Formats: sequence, C-alpha cells, structure tokens
Amino acid sequence: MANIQQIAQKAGVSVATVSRVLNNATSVTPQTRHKVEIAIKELKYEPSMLGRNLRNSESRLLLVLLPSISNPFYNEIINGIQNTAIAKNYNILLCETDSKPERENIYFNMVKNKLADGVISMDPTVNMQKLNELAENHPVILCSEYEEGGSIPYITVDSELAAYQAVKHLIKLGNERIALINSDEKFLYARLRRAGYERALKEFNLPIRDEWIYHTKDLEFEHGVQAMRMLLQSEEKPTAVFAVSDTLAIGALKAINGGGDTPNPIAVVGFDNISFSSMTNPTLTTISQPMFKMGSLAADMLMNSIKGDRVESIVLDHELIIRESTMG
Amino acid sequence: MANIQQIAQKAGVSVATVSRVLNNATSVTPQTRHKVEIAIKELKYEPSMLGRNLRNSESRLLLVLLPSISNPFYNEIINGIQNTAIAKNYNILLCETDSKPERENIYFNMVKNKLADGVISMDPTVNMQKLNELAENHPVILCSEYEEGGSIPYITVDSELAAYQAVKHLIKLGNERIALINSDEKFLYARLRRAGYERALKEFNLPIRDEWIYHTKDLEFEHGVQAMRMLLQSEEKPTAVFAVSDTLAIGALKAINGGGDTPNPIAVVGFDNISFSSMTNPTLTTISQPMFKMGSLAADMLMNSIKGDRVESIVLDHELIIRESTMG
DNA sequence: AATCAACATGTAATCGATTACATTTAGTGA
DNA sequence: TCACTAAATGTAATCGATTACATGTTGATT
Repeated sequence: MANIQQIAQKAGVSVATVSRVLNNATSVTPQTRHKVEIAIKELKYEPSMLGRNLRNSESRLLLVLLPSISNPFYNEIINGIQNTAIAKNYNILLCETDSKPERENIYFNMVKNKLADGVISMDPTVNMQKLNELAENHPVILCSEYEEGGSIPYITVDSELAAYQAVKHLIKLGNERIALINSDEKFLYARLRRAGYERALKEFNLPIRDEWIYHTKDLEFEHGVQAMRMLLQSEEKPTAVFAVSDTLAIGALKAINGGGDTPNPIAVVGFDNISFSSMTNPTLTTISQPMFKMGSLAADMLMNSIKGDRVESIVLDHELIIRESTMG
Repeated sequence: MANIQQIAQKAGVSVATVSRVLNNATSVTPQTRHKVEIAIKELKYEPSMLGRNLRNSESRLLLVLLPSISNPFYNEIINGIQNTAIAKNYNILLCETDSKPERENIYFNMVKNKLADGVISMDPTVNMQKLNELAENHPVILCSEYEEGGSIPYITVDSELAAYQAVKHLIKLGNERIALINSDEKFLYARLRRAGYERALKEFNLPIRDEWIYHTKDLEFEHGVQAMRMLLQSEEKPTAVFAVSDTLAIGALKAINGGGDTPNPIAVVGFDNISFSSMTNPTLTTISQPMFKMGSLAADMLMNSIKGDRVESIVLDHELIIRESTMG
C-alpha cells in the first residue's frame, strides 16, 4: 500500500503538497493538483488514518456501547445515532459488552487511546465508576439508562411517568389485580418503573403484593415466559400484567396463550414498542419511546461535547400505544 | 494524558525501557521495572494505540459487516465471533451498513488504513467487486452469504439442500400447493433456496406457479405480512408456505391469523431459527443453522488469514426444527 | 529594471509508540 | 586488578500523516 511519500515522489512534488491536495486546503495550482491526483489514482493510494489521527489526535469515530444487540429496542436508536453522525462526517462503531466488564474496558481504552473520540453508552450494566472516570477526560453521553444526580449528560424518557400511565390504563380497564414483571432493580429504569407502578396502584387504593412482582435475570423472552408462569400460580391470579420490556411482555403473552384455557384473558402492557410487538397475537399494548430521535439527539450531544460545548440532559416524551393485548 | 516520554522522564529511564516494561519483553531489572510501573500509576498513563499501531501496523481489531442489526439472525453469530476473537486477544467492531454503499466504503477504508486487521462480511448486499478488491490485499472472510466460485473464503450452510428439505417436509404433510416467500434473488441465498424449493416440487410432480412465489424488498416482518396477504388472494390459495427467513415467516403467520377465519390452517416453515420463532403462536417450524459455531469458525478463519495462513471454505450442517406451524 | 506582494511549494518538526543497534554496567575468572 | 562476556539500558530511526515556517516564483507597479 502506497504512502504519501511515494505519491509525492511520483507526482514530483513534496509530501506537504500531497497533503494539501488531500485536504483540499490552501492554495494548490490546478496543474499540481492534477499531477497529484493522477499519482494517487495510479498507485491506488489511500491515506492512513493512523498517521493522520496520530498527528491530529482525532479519529472521527464514535463508540456506541450496548449490552447486547439481541434486544430490538436498540435498533432504532442506533439508526438515529448513525444518521446524525454520518451527516457530520463521524462514524459509529457498535460495541457489544455482553455485560462483561473486560469488554467494557477494552472499549474504554479505545477512547483513552484516541482510537475513538467519544462514547454513547446505552448499557445499563456499565460500571458507572469507570464510566465517570472516563468522562472526566473524554466526551461521554448516556442514552436511555442514566445516573440520577450524576455528572454525565443523558437523554432518556420519564420511566416513572410512563409506567404510571401504563398501569393506570390497566386500572381504567377495570383491573384490580395487576402484576409487575420487572428486571433487576439494580437498574435505574427498573426502580423508576416500579415506582410508577406503585404510584398508580396507591392512587387507586389497590393492593401492592410481593407475590405479584417478579424480577427477571435479563430481558430475554424466556424470562418473560417463566415470570408469567410463576404469576399464574399465585393464589389470587392477577388479571393484568405490566412488563418493563416488550421482550418480557411477549414472553408473558406466550405463557398466557400457552396455558390453553383462557377463562378471562389477562391484559398485558409492555415497554419500548419494538417492531415485533405488532406481530404478536394478540398485538401488544406498549409504551413507545421516540427511539430514532433519542439516538439522533444523543449523537448531537456527543458531537457537541467533542467540540467542547457544554451539553444539557434531555428528557423526551413517550406515548402509550394501545393494541389488542389490553382490549379483552 | 501522559505519553511515554513523560513516563520515561519521571521514572528516570529512557523511552525504550518504558516500552520494554509495557510489552514485558526483553530483560529489564526488577528495580527498573518497578520504578517505571510506579511512574505509570502516578501519571495514569495509558499507551496510545495510535502510536503503537502506526509502528506495528496492526490494530488487533476485527470488523464485522452486517446490513442491519435488526435481523435477530445475526445475534448468535456475533456472539460466536466475539467469543473466539477475544480469546485470542482480538476485538470486534460491529459495522451496520444499512445496505448503503457509502457506509461500506468507510469501513473498507478502516481496513485499508490499518485501523482494523480484517473483515468478516455477513452483508449480502455488499458490493462484491469492492470486497474482492479489498480481499486482494487484506484478510476477508464471508459468513453465511458468499460468492459462488469466488476467491474469498466463506463459511455457510447448504441453503439449497435446507430449502429442499423444508419443502419436502411440507409435501410429506400432504401439501400440494406450496408457496415461496423469497427475498430479492440478487442474493445468492435467495437463488439457492428457490432452487431447493423447486427441486422438491419437481421431485413430487407438484406445480411451480409464479403466483405462489413472492419476492420481498427486505426481511422485515411487515413484508412477510404483505407477502402472505398477496398469496391469500391468489385464485388457488396455497396450503403451505416456505419463507426464506423467520422474520418473513413470522409476518406470514401474522397475516394468516389476522385473516380471522382459518378454515384449514396454512402450514409455514421459516429459516434461521431466531429466538422469536419459539414465541409466536403457533410456534414456527424452521431451519436451524449452527450460528454460534458459524461465527466462531469465521473468526478463526479470519485470524488465521491475518496470520498469513491459507484458509479453506466451510459448509456447516443445518437442521429442520419442527414446531406447531406445521402440525395442523 | 527594481521592488514587492501574493501565491505556490518545499523543508523539517511533530504526534507516540517500537526496536535495531550502540553503549554502559555488572559479574566472572585468571 | 584487568580483560572479557552477558545483561541492562540508552540512542535514534521509523511508521505516515499534518502544518508552521522558510523559500521560491510570478506578475504588477513604479
């Protein structure tokens, strides 16, 4: 692979001139430019990002940290990030941590080592202490999951309010025994959604029973199935369920359908409005987050932060999407 | 951020010695090593990958190209790749091309520019000419989708045979009017799966009718729904459907259920065995590919190729998973 | 023709590491 | 104590770009 020296030699100019042509910066004669361009074509030259980045201390690469791409929730967010980043000549790299700290470290190092200019973390399992350390010297944005009272800018929705509205919807439909399928409450969103759930129940003087609150290990379908099976075995069966993720809700639907006999069907509300949620039978009532917009704004925030601007956190609006799973 | 010079100065040694400590290479006195390590800790030094990579011409980063992470099919493959890569001290970067050539270019350049050591492409929409060009000078492996008679090593399953078996399964169940929901036949896998479909039909003297072959734009659920709606409008309705992807098959199931009246249910077979396929109602009969293994082997092939070894293409075994969607 | 501005181009330092080769130091035996 | 060897450390070139500064060239003005 040719380097800038060889181009300079071939074109009979200095490396500085070649660099000028590449960055179409200051004055270069059309003739000289032409000579250089010819040389570049003939030698199929491609400038080395390593040399360039080393000198410039920038890579125009953004890291996007996520625990696992298997949750479709991230799809649209990523699209939003990518669209906005590309428009400003940045590129993104998706980094799946699989919730493993070692992997996290590797990606953090990429930033410290100038291989990437900043990070958008969507990983609720991220080691917050390390991320905060990183954020002291490098641009970091939190997307969706965030740290209450922390110093890293974030973009998210109001999980407590959304959960409250979801549960209120179930109450308005006449349900009095409402279960919660939650994930691990070490995650902020899980605590907030539980708080919203409890607020709605309290407001209507409905019982909050531990028996009706199930915590799953992660957000895979199977855990939704398991959770629902457990709930169906409680002494007083719940008549409705709020799950903190569509994936869990879909698992719950499966368990309900699979039960065979459905004397009085159980209403289900999910969270995220993943594309699959309109493919289930029944289709799933859920909370929709403006995912594309969230990603897009997160990218803007990060690029502004890289520029050196101060950025403010943002809370976006959500929406309750009513579908068949709460229509009896 | 400190650099190697500052460490050397602080520790009272030369940069060479610091480098030796970092790479725990040739002889360094325990005392000297200690001094350097102290300095590294005090200044919170992290070596720059840029400097290192520029000099070494390696990044220990692997690129994984995929059209979109929204197809869950890729999940397990990526896990396989990642597991194997990490074991050998390589890291992976997921690159979503969204089937857009501009993005592809960016990622190809990362390889040309030594920002990554090689590529695993799972993108059927990739520009093969460009990829072949890249492969002349850089390690490239194709995973799942490949080029017949091409020179780039690949790992895949026998799509033609799998499709043949899927359709044969439908025939054995007594179906005589079998539709195909295919994606664009510019993709090799689409052509192969169609060939398998036709081989099975011919073998049993069943009609191949254009009316029963639908081509979708992409693999989103919605297109499966659309396809099935069209098929249900044909003069002679098919009694069974083979879809070349689970996502399409799930869409088809949705269209069938959504039709309300199901006089004689339509059997459906998908392809890929994504995790959703056991969550649908009915659960989906499908072809299972050994995805984790495929990813793992692909990573091995790529790392061997980087080492300079010749690598051979691999065809893995698949399996027909029979579930409710073909059980009447 | 001399002067000078404006523009084009070249020279060489620089980014942060690695490493071949040179040099110093320590240790051994006579 | 001296010579010699092996181990430890240092010096400086190198990877491939960018860019401040120096130099050269051109043409206009007087």
